[in-house]
Amino acid sequence: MLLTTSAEENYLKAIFKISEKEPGPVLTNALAAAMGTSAASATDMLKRLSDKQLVAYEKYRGVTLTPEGDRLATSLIRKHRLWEVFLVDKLGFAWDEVHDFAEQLEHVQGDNLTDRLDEYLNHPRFDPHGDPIPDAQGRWIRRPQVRLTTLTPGQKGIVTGVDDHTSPFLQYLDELGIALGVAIELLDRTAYDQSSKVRIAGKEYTLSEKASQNLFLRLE
Amino acid sequence: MLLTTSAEENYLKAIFKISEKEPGPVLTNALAAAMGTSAASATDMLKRLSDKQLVAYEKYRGVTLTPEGDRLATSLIRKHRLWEVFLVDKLGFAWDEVHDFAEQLEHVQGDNLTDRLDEYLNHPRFDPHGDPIPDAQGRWIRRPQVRLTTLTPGQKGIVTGVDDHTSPFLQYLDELGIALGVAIELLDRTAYDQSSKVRIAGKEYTLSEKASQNLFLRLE
DNA sequence: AAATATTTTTAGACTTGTCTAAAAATAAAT
DNA sequence: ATTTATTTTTAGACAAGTCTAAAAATATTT
Ligand SMILES: [Mn+2]
Ligand SMILES: [Mn+2]
Ligand SMILES: [Mn+2]
Ligand SMILES: [Mn+2]
Repeated sequence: MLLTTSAEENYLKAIFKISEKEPGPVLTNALAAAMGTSAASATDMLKRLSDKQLVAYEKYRGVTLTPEGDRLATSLIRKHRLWEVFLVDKLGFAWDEVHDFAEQLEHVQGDNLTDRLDEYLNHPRFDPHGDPIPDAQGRWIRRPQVRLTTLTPGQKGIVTGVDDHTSPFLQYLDELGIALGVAIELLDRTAYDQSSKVRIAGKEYTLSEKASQNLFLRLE
Repeated sequence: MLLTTSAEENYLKAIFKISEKEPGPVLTNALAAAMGTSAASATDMLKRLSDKQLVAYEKYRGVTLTPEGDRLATSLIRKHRLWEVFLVDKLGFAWDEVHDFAEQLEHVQGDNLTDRLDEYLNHPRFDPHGDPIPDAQGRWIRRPQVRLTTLTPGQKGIVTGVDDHTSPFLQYLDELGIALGVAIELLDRTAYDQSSKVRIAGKEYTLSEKASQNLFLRLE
């Protein structure tokens, strides 16, 4: 059992998340951008993570997670999302308030804490933003979901997640009455700016292309 | 609102706890011993804390908390003990398992987390070890309690706390059926080694002076 | 293929928090 | 009042994690 610092863990998570979106090795600049650090700092950290066998790193060629690095990153995401469920379901925080707490709580170390928390929360399978929570063995649930921008007028869907987790977007959704599980019907797409005319609970709204892009739906 | 590192917070807590036991300024060596660091490291940290106005530090003369330092230390103890209640009451950990988790959780920063946790736990006034939890305004509850070593044969008391929070002691108490709220009667004190003959739930046991010293009781 | 642009790494520096060893200040003992 | 012992501080070093600026490697254009 090797021990990792919070900084190392955050880099591992970032590598995992970039790998999810784009295939192939993660490049130094992409990692630095995701971490909000300089490319030089990312290079330093990649050497450290490579020494610890958590990543396979080749100079100038990018980095991938080793099985152990993947396991650790998955565990961090599990912890992050379980704590978010706790903060929303038990402490009554709104879905836009919990991310910064979870960023800290995911680094709490010690035997059994995660599994006890999971048990206490009744093994939730999705977090407050609709993201899947890997189980104790690191297994993921993948749901078929599409962006609102891919619907054709007349199609309906149920909100299953968001791609933008920032407060301004989540609060904007709150104002529109959009939450996980809410039904949305695409009425029309404006040719000029690709904005979406939608019906939510009987009322009509217009969502920008940017907002539509960040909404995931399960088709009805 | 100044921001503090975990290391700074741990030193503040240590200064607070030493001040509780012994009056007057806290000396460098005592602080270093409590923190498990060298005296040189303690001196370095005292300079940092002094720069941040969290302590009043005079070279060679020792250190005391400023009002702001006292407020911060109290808040840390509040957070530590509330998390311990959560871990025992909600997650089902034993009282000897929660300290290391709480040492990490007490450093989680952010608005309202502590008060929401306090609310969720129904404003507990004591932690799983019988220690008082300061309220949101930093007010303490002080209970009259005495060590088992101060009782005279024939006296009875209810266990209200422990002075040793380590696993070996707490697990030893578990084996004897000693927990918070349990009634203990002192039957006799052995002159030779000051051990205590006691009755707990009808059964008789012998407790060493060391163990007796670490048990707090409210007299019946 | 050579020149140019981009990406990545290296070099050197800074902060936090720690250490050991030596120096200085204070306290205790003769 | 000196000497001796103890406590505390300073000096110098190190690791983690960050930065900026310069050098090197790779990719793209011409
Ligand atoms: Mn989050
Ligand atoms: Mn989330
Ligand atoms: Mn504790
Ligand atoms: Mn406690």
